[in-house]
Amino acid sequence: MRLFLEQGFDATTMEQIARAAGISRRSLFRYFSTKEDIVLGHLVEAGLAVKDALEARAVSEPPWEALRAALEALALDPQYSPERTLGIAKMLYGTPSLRASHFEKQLRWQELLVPNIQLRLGAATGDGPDPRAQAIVACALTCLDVATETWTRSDGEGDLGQLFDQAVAAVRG
Amino acid sequence: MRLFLEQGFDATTMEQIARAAGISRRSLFRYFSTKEDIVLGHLVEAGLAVKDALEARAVSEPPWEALRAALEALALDPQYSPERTLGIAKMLYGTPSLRASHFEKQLRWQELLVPNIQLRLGAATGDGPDPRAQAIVACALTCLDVATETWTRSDGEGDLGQLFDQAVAAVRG
DNA sequence: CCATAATTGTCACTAAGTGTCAATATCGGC
DNA sequence: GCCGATATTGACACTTAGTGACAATTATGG
Repeated sequence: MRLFLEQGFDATTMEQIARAAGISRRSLFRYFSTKEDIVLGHLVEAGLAVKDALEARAVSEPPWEALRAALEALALDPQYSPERTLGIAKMLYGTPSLRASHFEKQLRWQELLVPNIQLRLGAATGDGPDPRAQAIVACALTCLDVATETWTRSDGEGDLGQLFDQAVAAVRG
Repeated sequence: MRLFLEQGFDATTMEQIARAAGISRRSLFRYFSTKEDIVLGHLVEAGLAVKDALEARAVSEPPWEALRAALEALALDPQYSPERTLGIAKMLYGTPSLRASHFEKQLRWQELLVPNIQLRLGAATGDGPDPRAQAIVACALTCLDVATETWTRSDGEGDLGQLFDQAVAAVRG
């Protein structure tokens, strides 16, 4: 991550990363199957945290309220300092290949969250996922993405939760 | 496209495509800067059609209604037969790298459509895009994506416009 | 201490994408 | 039709991501 932030994502080679980590290039590829995974790998775990938070909410709670509450789980991950988070976010939104992988991660979050939303809608679980649940989860994550991008563009000004609420209000208002 | 549909996206090399097109590999890269562009390139033009359709609607019309009407512009593009469209869609949703690029295309559509939605919200145009307009456009395109994926998974059964309406209803209901 | 299994490194390879420069085609003026 | 300027194309070499195969090294357990 240090090399990425210093030199940019594309300008940093796997060779350099391997050298900095004191391992061979081949071993690096065993830990991270793609370069994008080095940046985005930890986001899969974050998705699991959101899933757990969502499943901890009462099933009687409406989908949007439950999702809003579950996404708060992201805020209390103190893994990175604010300026580091901002640097990573700027790289993420400024690097096409990373942005694309970021969407892929979003898809995996979607798969994790859809079953629970489906429960809240009282839908039958057979015959593939319910499009309504998919639409709700996908749009909630889209709102989170819009909020995060706005937050990033303004250099970390404002509250992310509030930006998310504004996005949701615009969509559902 | 024929080679992609016959062999799959990843299994088809730029060398093969160049040979089939009767040009050199280097020239192929001049027409399409990435392999994904060969599949998704034409979608940028489709975005322009949606933009034009959106701008043709009265500005007094609410955002969601205008977007719903503008997206109809996609349906009347008779460029591809239904089964060909289905084949392409299946490849798109089944190939990770294509799926990612597809999202990138969605971002470009977003940029095209946001200014008009911003007008409808009566927002000031200065100081970057309005997050509310971004959220609305992004979620509309997300609903279109969910609808398209559902349509693809069911082998082209059902009406895409209807699936879109159902997705929107679930989100805004 | 040794046999076995897991991890790592080395080497070779495919394929995407880029830079350079010469060859070839295209086009406007005469 | 001819010619000089201008795009377009091809050939070649190169970097880098990612993969496969196999040897070397390092735990691990009895």
